Amino acid sequence: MSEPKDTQKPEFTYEQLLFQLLNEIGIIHQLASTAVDRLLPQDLTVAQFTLLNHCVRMGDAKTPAQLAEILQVTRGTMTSTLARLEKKRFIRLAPDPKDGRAKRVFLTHEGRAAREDAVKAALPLLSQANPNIPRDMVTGLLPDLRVLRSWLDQNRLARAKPSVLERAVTAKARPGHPPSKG
Amino acid sequence: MSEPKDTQKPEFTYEQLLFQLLNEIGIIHQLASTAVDRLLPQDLTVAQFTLLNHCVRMGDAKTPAQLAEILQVTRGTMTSTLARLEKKRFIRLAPDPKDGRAKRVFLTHEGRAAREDAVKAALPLLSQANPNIPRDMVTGLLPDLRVLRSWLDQNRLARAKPSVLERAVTAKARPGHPPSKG
DNA sequence: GCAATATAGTATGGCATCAAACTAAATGGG
DNA sequence: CCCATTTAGTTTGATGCCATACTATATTGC
Repeated sequence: MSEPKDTQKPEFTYEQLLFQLLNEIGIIHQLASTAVDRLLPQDLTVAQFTLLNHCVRMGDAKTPAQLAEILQVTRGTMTSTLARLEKKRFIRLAPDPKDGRAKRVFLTHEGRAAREDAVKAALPLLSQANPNIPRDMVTGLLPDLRVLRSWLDQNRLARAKPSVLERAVTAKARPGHPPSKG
Repeated sequence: MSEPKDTQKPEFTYEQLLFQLLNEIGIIHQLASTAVDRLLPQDLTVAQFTLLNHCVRMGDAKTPAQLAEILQVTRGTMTSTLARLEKKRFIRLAPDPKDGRAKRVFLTHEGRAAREDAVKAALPLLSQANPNIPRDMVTGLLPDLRVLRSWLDQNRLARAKPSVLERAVTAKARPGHPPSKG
């Protein structure tokens, strides 16, 4: 006891700490999404709910590519999720009148209702976290996590080096994540 | 612009904030694991690396059930990951001499080497975060995230697991009184 | 010792996810 | 106008993950 607070040797390298952080985040995501999945009504998954929720709150009529960008998944993933939602009649896919390649995603009434039900089903879990996860803790975490997310978002190209040279030769567009915004 | 930092107006409910937090965490996990997956040598995935890494750092000879518990995945998932690692000769599965049901997981030399290579390959990405994600931010985030993880861990909706309490209620129904006894 | 139960591990089926390869439509430089 | 390139979306194949149902072995209570 009575040791100075944290003036001694680092004990962990920066990389080790960051690794621990990402590890913790991975497990939290794992636990949280499994928990929510169990609460969600019937055959609505977290991914599907997330999409419906976005459309309700931020407006629909977006293209699949835009939604993929916003929700940070590949277009292939978005194709799959949209197909499942359409099969349940929670969304409707219409061709874009201006762009023959594109589609537009519209919520249906059933989609809105399903999202409402899902919110009602999931809210108790979130409320239950109070006061163990105090509001101050949440508001304290959010800004830094957004910084981290933003950094990862901007630095995600580190793939097996397409490298300027190779790119110049093949000039192949990489599907999936386009360099997101800025 | 001239607005004070956190004036009292709630603006978001507690549940909304927590939802935002989990959302942020999900996307960070998504971005980070995809980035690491790209850097990892060969056909070593994050899940596989995580297992090898644990064995190197915390010792091997554990059972699949213990590893599943530690890494927070189901046993089915662990069976799958272990099978892939065994196929690559990165681990060896031996029967537990004391318990005929159980197995023990051992690292091979190739497994250690693969983990070493993976660390070497992934470290640069972590280091690269350095000034942007300062060490203080990481050390600041970790304790609260551990609290959150711990809470989620303890408050799993016990659908899959009977949970001590539920078991105590149902299982105490007179063992030795089979209903079909007639 | 035996029957009931608990635990270890596996098998199956489904969803989410990515990467890579592909088709179709728009765009832009000659 | 034409061809090369870019962009939108899909498909395929692989991995991770869960839930559920199953087998085999241990443990426990009479």
